Amino acid sequence: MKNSLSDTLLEPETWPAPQNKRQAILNAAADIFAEEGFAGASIDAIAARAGVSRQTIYNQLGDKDNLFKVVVSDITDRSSAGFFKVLDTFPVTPKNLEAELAEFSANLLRKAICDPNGRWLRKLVETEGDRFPELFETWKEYGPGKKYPAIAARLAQLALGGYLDLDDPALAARQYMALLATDLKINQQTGRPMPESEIDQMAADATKTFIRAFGRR
Amino acid sequence: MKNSLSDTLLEPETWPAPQNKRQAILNAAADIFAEEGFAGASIDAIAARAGVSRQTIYNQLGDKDNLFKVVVSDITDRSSAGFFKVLDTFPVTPKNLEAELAEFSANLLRKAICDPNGRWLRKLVETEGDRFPELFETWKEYGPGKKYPAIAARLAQLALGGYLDLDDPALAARQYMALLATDLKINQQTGRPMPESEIDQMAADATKTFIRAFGRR
DNA sequence: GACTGATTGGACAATCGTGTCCAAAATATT
DNA sequence: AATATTTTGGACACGATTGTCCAATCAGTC
Repeated sequence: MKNSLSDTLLEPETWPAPQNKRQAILNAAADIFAEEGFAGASIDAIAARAGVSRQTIYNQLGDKDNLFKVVVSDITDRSSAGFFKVLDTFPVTPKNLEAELAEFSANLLRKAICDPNGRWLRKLVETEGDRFPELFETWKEYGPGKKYPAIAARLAQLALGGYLDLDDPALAARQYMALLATDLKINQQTGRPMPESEIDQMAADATKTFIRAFGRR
Repeated sequence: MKNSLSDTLLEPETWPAPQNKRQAILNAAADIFAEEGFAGASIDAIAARAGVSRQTIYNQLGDKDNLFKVVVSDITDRSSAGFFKVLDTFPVTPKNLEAELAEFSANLLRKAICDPNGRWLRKLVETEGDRFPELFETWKEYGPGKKYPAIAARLAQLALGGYLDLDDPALAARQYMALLATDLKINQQTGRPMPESEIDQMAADATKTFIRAFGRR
């Protein structure tokens, strides 16, 4: 059963949810789609993991294409919300820039990049990008389209505050995210979760290099 | 038909190859597997694109699992060879560090990262990593396992030569590659090729930041 | 307790994919 | 030219999957 989306998607609310079978389906579908790809994911497998009759899926969500679209849009929302929640903790007027930026980075990694939502979403988009072009566009709009500018704005604030020395905040934002993800792709291509200590290490390494490059001298 | 692996895999040798039908099959299979994933790729589609009878595939390469394994190992070899060929041009004693490193970076991007081989390979490994664990291991061994140390060694040489100021060459190598790939994931998730000018720009941006962080002051 | 709506499980046709078999055709070898 | 080898295309059995239909069951509501 490995690590499943359901673990993190389901708040400890009412469970098994009375009318929330729909959500259970979406969670299960996200798992299976991410593991097997669109073609490889069978409705039966999804139904089984959701603990639901196959017919219920067709009742609530229509055919496979539609199910997939709803799943992606569902996760997109969640993932976006998580990102901006963490973003609120960005250290705009830090006492200790490197330490506070590293802690923020670790949170960002934990809650918005490493977390199953974001991971599955990226994988799905990458895998099925050309099967559902509109979906790909939507994702780009809500993913890179909103997240990078938001990070860039925070970095620009730091530059204005005299903490950083930036020519191009937008580029710096992209490079900052790239540095954060340095060891992500390699280590965690598969679905395994990452140990906390490694996440902290990654955040520290990325932050150190970023500040070496862009810190006020 | 978009951009296909076959475009770059086929040397302008003898074509249509007399006995090299095997290679045509591998090329076509790489395309289809990358586009559709393992489950979604049908032998018929591969046969059609290769311009070959389905039976011939079974004759030469056995069943679907084996075909997939051979394809990945084939591309792994090619991609690895390309990488090390470019690596030979690494500027170990540069007159102008930033300029020469940027040019090397652009070549690396062009010939070993953006190129269809490397791209499809990464996508396949990412998508089907847990379906073929042994393959995943092989890839890790020949991919990150050999490439990062090789880069790290070159960077360490630059440090010894007084060009750079490095604590941890291995980490620097990973971060250097991450910076290089900054705009890659976003822009080029789908199979589209990248314009030359953008590649140069990416290489220049990455190199500039890398040297800001690790250049001798 | 009776009613309404969702859920279930099973059966179903239709489609598609795999992997095999084989005889005819094309290709290479001698 | 004769022979050996590969390729072809079509047919086939088998299993898996999709999407639909429906009667029986269940869960809440009045």
